[in-house]
Amino acid sequence: MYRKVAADLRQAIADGAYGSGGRLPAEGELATRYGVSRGTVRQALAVLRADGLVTSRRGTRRVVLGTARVQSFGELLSFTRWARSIGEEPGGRVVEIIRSPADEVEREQLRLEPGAEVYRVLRVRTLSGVPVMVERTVYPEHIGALVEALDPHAVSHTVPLQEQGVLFTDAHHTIDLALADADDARLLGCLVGDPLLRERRRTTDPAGSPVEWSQDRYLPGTVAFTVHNSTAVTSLSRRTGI
Amino acid sequence: MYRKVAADLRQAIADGAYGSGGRLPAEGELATRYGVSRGTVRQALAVLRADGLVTSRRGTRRVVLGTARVQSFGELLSFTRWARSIGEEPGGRVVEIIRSPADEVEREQLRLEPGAEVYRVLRVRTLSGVPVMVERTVYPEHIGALVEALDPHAVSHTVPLQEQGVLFTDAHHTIDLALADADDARLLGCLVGDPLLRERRRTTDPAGSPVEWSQDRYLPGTVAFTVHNSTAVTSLSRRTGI
DNA sequence: AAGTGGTCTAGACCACGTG
DNA sequence: ACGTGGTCTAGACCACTTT
Repeated sequence: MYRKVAADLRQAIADGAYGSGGRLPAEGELATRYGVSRGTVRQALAVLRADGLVTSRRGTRRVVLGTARVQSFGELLSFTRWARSIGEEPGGRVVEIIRSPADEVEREQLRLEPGAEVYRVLRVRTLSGVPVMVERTVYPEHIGALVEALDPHAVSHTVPLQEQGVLFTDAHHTIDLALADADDARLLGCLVGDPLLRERRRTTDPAGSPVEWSQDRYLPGTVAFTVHNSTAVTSLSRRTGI
Repeated sequence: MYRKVAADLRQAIADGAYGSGGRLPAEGELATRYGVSRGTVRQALAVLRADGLVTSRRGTRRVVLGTARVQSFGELLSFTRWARSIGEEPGGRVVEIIRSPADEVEREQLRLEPGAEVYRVLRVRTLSGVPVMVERTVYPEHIGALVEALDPHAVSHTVPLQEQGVLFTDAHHTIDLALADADDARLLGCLVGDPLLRERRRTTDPAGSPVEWSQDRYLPGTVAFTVHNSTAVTSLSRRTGI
């Protein structure tokens, strides 16, 4: 129900029904209009708030901030879903898969016992055939085995993994800058030492168990990361270097 | 009340009372324990969820993901508050303030009428005296006038602005990579063309009016940006190019 | 003084995961 | 079958902004 209200309001905002900087109807009025309780309306508005579409402050009606299209969790996580959502044709090729004992960092990130083995996957990702990103993902053994069985030219890995019961629900990202190494340069067609935008990501399942630890390196100009935050919700933070 | 419950749970998690990967008590039990209703407990848990501290899924108890320290909105927005929160000594120096008519991009970002004037502030920021970031901020005329009146060596600009009634409540950030220009190189002590981590930010007040449009360029290795997202909450997104 | 969002309550039913 | 979190309701009081 609240999803329906949220979707409806989102559409109305996108259509400019309230204008940019305009004011939304009061919660009570929306409740009457949609035939739901005020609590449900508030739940819907919380979604829009988190997406940075509206402000909210005691004493005044909510104000429309913009119509920013926000990506779903899946689009953020999966290069494939993201590419399709922006109308690009994604591609991918597995360059290398190695199985070997986890080092200390990997054991900590994937919460593994000493002696545990991991799969390291090196993969190049393309948009319309042009290489834009190099992906280095480390999987725990039981998930890596599933990845190894996939077609090396499979466009998506996350989709078949989800179908096989590997759930991705929470991710923590770190964004900074890295310099291209020999592999990056060869796969992306740049020079060794060229700057790349780096995203490191640790993804967990609903039980809190890590399912992947990945490092993606993008050619400059192909992507930017955007974040919305407010006095109410903050999920981005700035950290001292690594 | 829900803030108190959230703070208490956050502390308990930080103390390892439930362990990493451990399970939280049921909502009903927490409600009884704190003498509040279940709704209030859920509000507290929503805060922890948004901070990436716990998962939540129908059918099972919440699971502890980690003890990640999340920054407040103020710390994210303000270099000064951020630096202090990590035990560094922030500094800053205004290099240049120019008042002139807004160009098209600035008019759009700050939602100004044609012919409106803006203040452009170029400022270098330091940690323990070492330059780490160059900040280029554009203010609408009425706010820029306040900034111009500040001490050029003032450590913080946001604090005095807040005290003068300029409220920062929502911010939209874009993170990518930029190459150092002559100003950057001179102020940061790097070479022209060296890669820098760039954050562009548009901040608005509770009424939705833009109060600043800023571009910050960090020396690599001094900062990284981190984000948490989940199937429930997404505020980060990936965009193409500029 | 009136209107608005922020918070809290007490209760209900449901969808889902686990035993 | 049971316990859990997800959703919804109806009502209440308060803090804040605007008129």
